[in-house]
Amino acid sequence: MSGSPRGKAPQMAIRRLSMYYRTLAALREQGVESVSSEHLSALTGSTAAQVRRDLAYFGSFGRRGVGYEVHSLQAHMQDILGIGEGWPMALVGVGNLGSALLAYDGFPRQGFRIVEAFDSDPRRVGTVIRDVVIKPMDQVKGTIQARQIVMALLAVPAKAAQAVTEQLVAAGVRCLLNFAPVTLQVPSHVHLASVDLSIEVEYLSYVLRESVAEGEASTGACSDVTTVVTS
Amino acid sequence: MSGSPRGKAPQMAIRRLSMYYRTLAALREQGVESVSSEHLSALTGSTAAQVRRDLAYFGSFGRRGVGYEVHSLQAHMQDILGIGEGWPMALVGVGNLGSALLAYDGFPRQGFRIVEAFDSDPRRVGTVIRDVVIKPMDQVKGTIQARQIVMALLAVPAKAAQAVTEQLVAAGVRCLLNFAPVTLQVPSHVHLASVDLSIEVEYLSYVLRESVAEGEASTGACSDVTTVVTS
DNA sequence: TAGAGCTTGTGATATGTTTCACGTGGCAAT
DNA sequence: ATTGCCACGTGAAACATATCACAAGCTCTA
Repeated sequence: MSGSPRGKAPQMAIRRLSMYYRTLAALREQGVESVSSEHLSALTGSTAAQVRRDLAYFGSFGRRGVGYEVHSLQAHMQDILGIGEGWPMALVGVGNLGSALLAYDGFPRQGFRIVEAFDSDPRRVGTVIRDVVIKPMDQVKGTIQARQIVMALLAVPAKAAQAVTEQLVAAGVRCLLNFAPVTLQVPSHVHLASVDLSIEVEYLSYVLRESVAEGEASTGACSDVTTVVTS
Repeated sequence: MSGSPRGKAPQMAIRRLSMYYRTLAALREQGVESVSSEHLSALTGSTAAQVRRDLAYFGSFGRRGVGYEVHSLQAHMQDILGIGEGWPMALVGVGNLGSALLAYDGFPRQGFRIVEAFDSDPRRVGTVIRDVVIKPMDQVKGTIQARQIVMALLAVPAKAAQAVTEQLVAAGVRCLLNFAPVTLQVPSHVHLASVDLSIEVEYLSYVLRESVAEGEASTGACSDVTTVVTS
């Protein structure tokens, strides 16, 4: 359905596609019908050449001399990223962070929905948040298999993360977004992405210290973002 | 104080240092006194050569034929990353996510503490979470300047993010960890890192779809990392 | 139809990062 | 001492990614 992956796209390119997608959605709301790579790059903090190259990994969606049609490009991004498949997700760990994830409206807006939640704390089991009933851990496998869930969010304490991961993998989960500050071991057919707050803060701490140390009035070099994963 | 940055370290290397740091802390708790690059790489999902190279950007901390002394290496990582400076942080936006951040015990454990919190909702102003009193937005500038806060966490809705960013920058903040799904514009002397849940989930959605499409029983290829940037 | 002006898509190039492979220094045992 | 083994530190090679620069294609105007 999508374009022809001339080469394989760099991991980073994929993430930029997400940004393009979101930006296109915003442009559409504003009634903008056409964008150039120049324009899109300005809105996403990239460069025009980078935008064109990123898109070129998947096909050619623009018209020379004209630019890109916002609606159609957005549709292509959606198709490439697999948004709209409406992947149902499971959440494990409904503490402070887990609750925030349940309430996060960015997921449903992008077509992802947390449809099951699990927690080991008996006091939380049975409560309902955003129409989701929190189930006990012993129902993880049965529920995930029954509903054919393949994506899961892991918001449990670091100590429990590896064990829960194994439960999820055994239940058939193929993608895992981990929020615990640990390095998880997963079989090679399982995809893992991690959001690690400590790493982000420590990174900022590093660049701060560096910029304070070298040249008080530092000139250029700044800004970044990140995420790490494993195999 | 630290070693001699032979070259400048890749952004990703810095993040791996955070992982090494955390892993070393765990090893120390277990009473382990010495590690090899091989061992450390296994624990962090890296490679031995990568570990050695990452460390080499900052100095030489091991002994040939022996390995690294856990305690001393951890101390060096702490020094390099600037942990222990005890940077006080400000939080803006105390909704679901903001509350979770306030309660997140990974920060204090790594020497970072949220000492001020702000919200625009009058119903939240004045309430106390984890010993932090939530203040109204009009006190952002005064408080941050008075306490000389240079790091801030941004957990406000996407629509408000850019405006709040400008307030924070005007107040003297030098580092910003953004959780809103938008591309922020910041002056070049301000460092920016972003945690973007949509991007992570969409990335997983992409690799999932890709692995399902091509070769049902995919062989290798998994795992990744990421980073985005702005100017 | 021809020409000017714009923006894409893409070879070629430059830059950056990871991996390899080995010299160096260090420990232990004979 | 000398030998054998080990693991670090690092130049050089391989690989990956980003940038440059321009030909190709589109639109509009005369």
